[in-house]
Amino acid sequence: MIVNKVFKALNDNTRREILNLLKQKDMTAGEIAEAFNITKPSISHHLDILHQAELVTSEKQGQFVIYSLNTTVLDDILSWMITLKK
Amino acid sequence: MIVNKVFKALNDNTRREILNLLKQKDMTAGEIAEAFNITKPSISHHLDILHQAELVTSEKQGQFVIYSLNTTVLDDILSWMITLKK
DNA sequence: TAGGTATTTAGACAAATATCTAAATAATAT
DNA sequence: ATATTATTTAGATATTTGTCTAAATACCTA
Repeated sequence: MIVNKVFKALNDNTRREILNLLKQKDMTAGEIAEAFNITKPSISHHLDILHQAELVTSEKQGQFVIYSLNTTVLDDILSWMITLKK
Repeated sequence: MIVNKVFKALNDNTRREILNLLKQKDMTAGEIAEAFNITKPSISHHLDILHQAELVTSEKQGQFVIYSLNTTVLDDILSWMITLKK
């Protein structure tokens, strides 16, 4: 169930901030890591969880991996919430 | 930060199901517990987390505690997501 | 007041999570 | 080829989380 993975992915401030960063522009894993006071392996792990939830996509370009925001999956959460509201 | 607590509260299937139950009608803690294959103390704990996130309100009526759904706080999550989308 | 019902609190425990360091993999450049 | 850079994987550890049982609290009724 993707809703499960999305809620899990969103339940962490660092991951939510990563999404906010990617809103501005696509970034490499290294660039993302530099924005936080956390080691690269930890950021890599966060990116993996975001990827599993399909909140980001990734593309390898040479030695870099470029991450992009994918908000389409948020629609599932949105409709889940709207259903609850009405 | 309430957004934090809301995301935390929503990151559990049992708690999301509790909210869906309360969508139909207000319920006592006992009634909610009966709907799950989980002990009453565990449900009580879930209700506490939902309450901290202000996703439910509670009112004591005699020996019963009646829980109600409160979706207003979902607006914060909604606008957080909409900001991310645009 | 005593006994019963509804709910929460306390304390324990296993599983999940966020983080780290060290090592592995992959691509580039000299 | 070798060294350098970018990223991920592996393994360890402390913290958080979901669950349980047992006990405490609160209310009701006879």
